[in-house]
Amino acid sequence: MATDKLPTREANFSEWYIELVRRAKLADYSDVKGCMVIRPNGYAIWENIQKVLDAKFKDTGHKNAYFPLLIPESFLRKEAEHVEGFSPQLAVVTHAGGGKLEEPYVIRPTSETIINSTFAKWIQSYRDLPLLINQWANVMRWEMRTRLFLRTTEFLWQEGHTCHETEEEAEKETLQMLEVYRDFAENTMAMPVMVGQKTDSERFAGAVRTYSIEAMMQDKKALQAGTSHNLGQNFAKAFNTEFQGRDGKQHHVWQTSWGVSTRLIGALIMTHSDDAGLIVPPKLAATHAVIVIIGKGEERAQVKEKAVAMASDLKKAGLQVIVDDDESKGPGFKFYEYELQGVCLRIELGPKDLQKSQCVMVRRDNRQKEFVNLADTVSKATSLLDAMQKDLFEKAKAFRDAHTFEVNSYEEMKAKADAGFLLAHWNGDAKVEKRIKDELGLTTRNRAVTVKQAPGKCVMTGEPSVGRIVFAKAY
RNA sequence: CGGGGCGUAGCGCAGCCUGGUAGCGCGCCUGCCUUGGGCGCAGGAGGUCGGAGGUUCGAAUCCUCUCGCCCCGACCA
Repeated sequence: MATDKLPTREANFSEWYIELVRRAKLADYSDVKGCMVIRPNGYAIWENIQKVLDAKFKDTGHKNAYFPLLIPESFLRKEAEHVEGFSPQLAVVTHAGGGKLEEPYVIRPTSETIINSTFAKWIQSYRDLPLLINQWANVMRWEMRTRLFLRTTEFLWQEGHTCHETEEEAEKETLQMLEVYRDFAENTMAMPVMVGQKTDSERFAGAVRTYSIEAMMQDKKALQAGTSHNLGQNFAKAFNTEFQGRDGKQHHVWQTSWGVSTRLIGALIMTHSDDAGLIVPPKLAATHAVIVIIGKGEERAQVKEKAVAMASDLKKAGLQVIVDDDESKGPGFKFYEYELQGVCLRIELGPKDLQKSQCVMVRRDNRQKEFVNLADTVSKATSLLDAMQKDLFEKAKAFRDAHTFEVNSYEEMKAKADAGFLLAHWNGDAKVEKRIKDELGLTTRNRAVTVKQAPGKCVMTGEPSVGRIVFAKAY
């Protein structure tokens, strides 16, 4: 059989990505333009993302709810900047029930408006605050160019929406959820991120301030992995979301919203995977270990018995395990297949192993092979997975740091345009920002809190700058 | 919306120029064989050739129209 290898990252990163997504059975194109089918392998990762994040949301006092998919078109118009930002991306329902609707509905691109129309009814007094709501939902944004997981017309996400009594509380909430995302990205996804505030031109339509976490993919491009917005009173004013305050007077609530999407799966892939296929950090993996049975006839039956017992032990330790007893495929084929699909740990078990009371364990990320005494399988498996989780983060962080540079002139910036994250001084002028984008393809990512802020001179104009901001080519 | 490409078996493609029984590889099914890095042998199933018109004795092939998708650019999580 022909060895059917993936394109390499080096040769063609985007081909590599698309092929990997399809061959690892994460997602498929659908019959609907721009929309994808998330397959069980991909959806399992999303379910794990949901599980971890949902627990964090609950821990921080949020409750889940669900709002309608359809939003009256007039709602969008109530917040001027919001409608302007989203109108090119809206899908609109004009007919239903066999006739034309009096007022069209838009399919939600996000839910600030429909949620505010409800919040306005729920909130009367400061005693109703804070109101901390999250929803897991699908949204639709019409896109001109789509890419599996990274940008599709319909996607899955969570959107948090909160209301507060004071501006300070809203800001605190915005930053708290940003920190939840940072922690999740780094400790669960093993993906280091730059955390900071977006510039005005990159701000969410309708927000006062937008913060993001930005990750570096293996092609050195930036990917916005999560956003948290301080909405101020913009939507509250548009929808009269008011409460009677401690002073007895009516006030508009102070709001936030924050979200991450199935895009995170794309981020995960482009952060960790290699030319052999998918690599998933153990904390999010659908399958932690596969036990591949080797041997034939009588010997095989004995091996299988042992493999089933081993799987049972591993499952008791909380691992997702599959036992592969398919005799129609050779072991070699299976090794390639499970590497492609991102199973964290391969355990080979054959007659020779049984004689020596051992098995072979191979970590997916570094493909190191070791012989493990059968008595130690559970402890060894868990320690290898722990090490893998940690190593993936360290490796990604080392890569990111090795491709992050301070640049001090426009020439230098131009020379390093494809080199990764560029930390540069900028005078804060949107026109300069746009010029850099047009000329070099570099956009501001955020003003990262980990980048020491000291005054300097704008790389383009030489004018004063309050501190360096992250520039990069971005997805 | 501009530029390019492609629609033929589940997937990848050839056949089209020069009209005449619809093919190849992979996958799939059955049986045998094999099993420590993509095994082998034999047999088998599977296609309104994207769609609609037209030319012709005859169209996957020529002509007209149409639909869809992918890639590259302008917008975006």
